[in-house]
Amino acid sequence: MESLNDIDKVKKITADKEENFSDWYTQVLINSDFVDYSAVSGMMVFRPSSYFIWDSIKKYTDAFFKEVGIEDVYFPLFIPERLLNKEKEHIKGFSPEVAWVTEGGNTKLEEKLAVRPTSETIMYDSYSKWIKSWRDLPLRLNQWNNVVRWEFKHPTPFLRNREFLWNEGHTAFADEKEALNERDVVLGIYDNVLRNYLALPGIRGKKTDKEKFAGAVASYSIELLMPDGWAIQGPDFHNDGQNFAKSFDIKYVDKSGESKYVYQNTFAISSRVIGIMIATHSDNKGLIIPPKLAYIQIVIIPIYNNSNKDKIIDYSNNVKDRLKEFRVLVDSDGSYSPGWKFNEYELKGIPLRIEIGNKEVEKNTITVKRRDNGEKIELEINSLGKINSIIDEMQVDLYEKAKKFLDSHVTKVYDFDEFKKKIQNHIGFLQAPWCGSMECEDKIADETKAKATNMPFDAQQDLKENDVCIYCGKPAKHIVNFARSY
RNA sequence: GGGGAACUACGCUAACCUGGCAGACUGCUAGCUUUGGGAGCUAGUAAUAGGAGUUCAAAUCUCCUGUUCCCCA
Repeated sequence: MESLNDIDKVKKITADKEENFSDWYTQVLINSDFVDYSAVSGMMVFRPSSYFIWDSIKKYTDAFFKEVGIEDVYFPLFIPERLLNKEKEHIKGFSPEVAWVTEGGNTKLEEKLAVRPTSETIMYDSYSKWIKSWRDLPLRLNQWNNVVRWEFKHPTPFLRNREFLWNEGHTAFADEKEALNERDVVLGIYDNVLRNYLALPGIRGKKTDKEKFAGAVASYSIELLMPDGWAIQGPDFHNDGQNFAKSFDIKYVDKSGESKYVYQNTFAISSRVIGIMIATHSDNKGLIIPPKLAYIQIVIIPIYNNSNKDKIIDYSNNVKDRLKEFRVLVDSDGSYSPGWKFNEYELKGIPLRIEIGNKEVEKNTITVKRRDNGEKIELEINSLGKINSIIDEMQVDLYEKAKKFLDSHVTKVYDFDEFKKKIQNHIGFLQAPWCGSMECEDKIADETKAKATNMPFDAQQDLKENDVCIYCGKPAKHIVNFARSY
């Protein structure tokens, strides 16, 4: 057993993921050099290994956007107060957390400027100038940027930050149906990125009116599950109808010469998903990063002494040269022991470790160790191609494991007492029939602290004719997922 | 909005009650010896959140400011 002194000596994770999730989460992010706190409270630093992941998410998502015809633009960081105030619901939703610029140099500004909490208002001011005719539609624009929302609750890296990175897609259509069709396309793109790159399963569905975006007609989301059993909202899609079009006067003349308002959507995926990914996959030894998103995918650790040093390092470099398609690091630094390196790279979440010592050189092999399950695999030097399938398997295994966890934490409940009991233990998603009234939703939240996360698309077919609302007993209209929520 | 606690080197911490040389561990730099699961020795480096007061003397006592955390609404 290690003594307390040993713990102090080395950078490692001392909190247990199961017992003390929030301490564990912070330790795992900071000690692995993944992110750091900054001089500004509630705003963190993305270090190379975490920024690489954001950059990748951006790259893959953006490629899908381009494929379906969404173009990138960039709008200003500041929004004049009068624009932000134009849509009533919107300003009501955001005003408590807007950061304001009131001075330029030593001069007080005539009109204060909001640091964008989201860009609808400044973008739609331009849209109203750009959209004149049916020929200008659809207009499908997106920007990758940062936004500031001045949260007052305890900030948590990625999950609750005063500044975060995201995409904001803002599209305008002539036809309502055409606008609605975009929903499944965009949610499909987000789902693909979450599933195939971050190895995260989610639940797609419609938000309740209470939880929908400020200014939207309807909101949709992919809800994810944290390891502590709390739900967290992932990427979302909002159907804005003509709300913003009317406030910002975005009109076009159709083929018959009639002037009409456009139909709009907005959608986003944010850097929050990185936090969910880390929390989901990582363990008490440190980070576990899905191989496709790892900054360094493979670390080679030569194990040598004075007599065989050159031979083993040459062999290691040779292996690296043969693994050109991967991001590989050879750590031949002589001042740290192999054991130290093993622990260090496990903490940093490098997906595969290759050990090369006398044994391997003599037999013309390498020893591969998987970060996620600790499996050791001996490979002939001439069959390095198998690394490909090991990496692919690890990527899939991480998803499957997370999917199993999610599936085992969705419980159908038809009785409110049972509901209350289950939510006490942070059981995950409780799926229940609901009458559709905000009153019941409020009362459920008051009594259990569980929010309606969304109404899963694929659960609606389970609604039976005689199902009744879990709270009031009136006929049920939807199946809703309730959960304690971040 | 109300109440409470804390702040010493990158980090973790000692000395604080009872005022008197700021001491470890980790890190970092250099050298030598090591290297199959967090190596050892030697030398070096770096700190009392900011300001004011009391005092011969303040990390220590008092006040102000700042920051962080916790609890309640």
